[in-house]
Amino acid sequence: MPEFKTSPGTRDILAPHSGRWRAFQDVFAHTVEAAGYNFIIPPMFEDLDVFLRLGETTEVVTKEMYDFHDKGGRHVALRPEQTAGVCRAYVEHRPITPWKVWYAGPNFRYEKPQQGRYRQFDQVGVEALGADDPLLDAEVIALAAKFYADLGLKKVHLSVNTLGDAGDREQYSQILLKYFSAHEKDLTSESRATLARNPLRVLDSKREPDQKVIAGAPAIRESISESANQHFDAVLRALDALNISYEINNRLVRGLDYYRRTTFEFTSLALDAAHTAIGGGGRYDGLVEALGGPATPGIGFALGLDRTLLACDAENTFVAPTTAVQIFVVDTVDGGHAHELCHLLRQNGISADRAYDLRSIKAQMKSADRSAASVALIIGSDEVQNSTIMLRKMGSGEQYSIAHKDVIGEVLKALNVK
RNA sequence: GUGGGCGUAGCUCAGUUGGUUAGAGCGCCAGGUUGUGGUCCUGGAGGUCGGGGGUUCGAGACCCCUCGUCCACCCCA
Repeated sequence: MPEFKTSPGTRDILAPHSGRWRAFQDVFAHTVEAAGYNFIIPPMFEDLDVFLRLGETTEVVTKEMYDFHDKGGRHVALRPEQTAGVCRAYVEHRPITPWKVWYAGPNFRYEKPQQGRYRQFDQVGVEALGADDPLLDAEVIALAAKFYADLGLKKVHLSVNTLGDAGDREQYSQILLKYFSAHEKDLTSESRATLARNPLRVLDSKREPDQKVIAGAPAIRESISESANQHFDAVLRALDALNISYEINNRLVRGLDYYRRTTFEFTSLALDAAHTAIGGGGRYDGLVEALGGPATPGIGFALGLDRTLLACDAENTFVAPTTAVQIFVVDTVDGGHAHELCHLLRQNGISADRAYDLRSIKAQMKSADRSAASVALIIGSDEVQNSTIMLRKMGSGEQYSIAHKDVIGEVLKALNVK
């Protein structure tokens, strides 16, 4: 056993999986940049207070924060998600609106790890600030849906709901408190504890005994403002116009306190464990204000890399890209010829790799095979003497001698034929 | 954070009621083939059996603790 291992909930992403991650982010960048979103790289840690604005009953903040005091005595925290940092950046820089950005990178939450749940986990996402338009809500949702489709995913389920305006949310919370309190004896003890903290979240319980009580709970749409209802209806119509299928789930609450009005969540029907939630988001009108900025509406989503890739595995799509160099150079003389030839090839835009430590030709050929190069260039004593190179096509095994000075042209010719 | 399953070579796993020097397949290295990979054959390297303590003449197997991982709850991506 090695003396050191990765810390719990963290891991090394090695090839070929690492290539898949990069491809994932490339596809995402392509999808959202085609819709006018610009790349933003917020810092990985911020003042703790920035994240506290996510809400005092948000467990991500109250229980799972990686916070510490730095050498200057500042109380900082690793970001548990990126929306707060983006909103802080908005307040700090005051870009013109609508401000549409996308991000990709790791977040940190101190949780007990499981498959699809890590302490350092990657998300990609977008945020759009400064527009109240319900068509923007629909655009954001449509972008996420398109991205899943771009990955080749088919079994993705979209749930949407509205939480009403800030006041509505509080009012509904009181209604739920009254309802659940009346049925307290039928709730699990866990739900009773949740009820005391945040009545909305009782709706999220997956425990069987709670389901009957939850099913009878009053729906939020009955207690939200007329304008919030109109906004939601407009979002739904806009989704219909794009032929995006969804389910209205009036139990969908989501754990981050800042959500207002539109909320949505994507789950994979191909996954069956606890990690079926592969993405989600919503409006957070009020968050910018909480961070000291002017009243500014905002909406966005975040998608989990790991879970989405698990869904890809389950649906057998978006496989890891294979990487291969074009040329593998075998040198049985002294290694110096391979050294210089690789350099020359690379300078001419041809990818090339080689073996080291002057191993046997058999071993070097084996490396050539593993490299997946389509052409091997072999240099032995005969070649050095005659200023030639043996060019071998790895697929067919066909090989022939070329003049050393013609190597670039011959290699290009061989690669084109392939 | 609560409860449960599982930790044996790089990987996937065997390992009989505790009993000599802990095995296999794949992978890796070398040789067969002193100029040729993908097939085949032969050989080799690689393990303080997650870690610590205990029971025993004897522990990979049993007990306790601990760490890690997986599952459920919780939470969420």
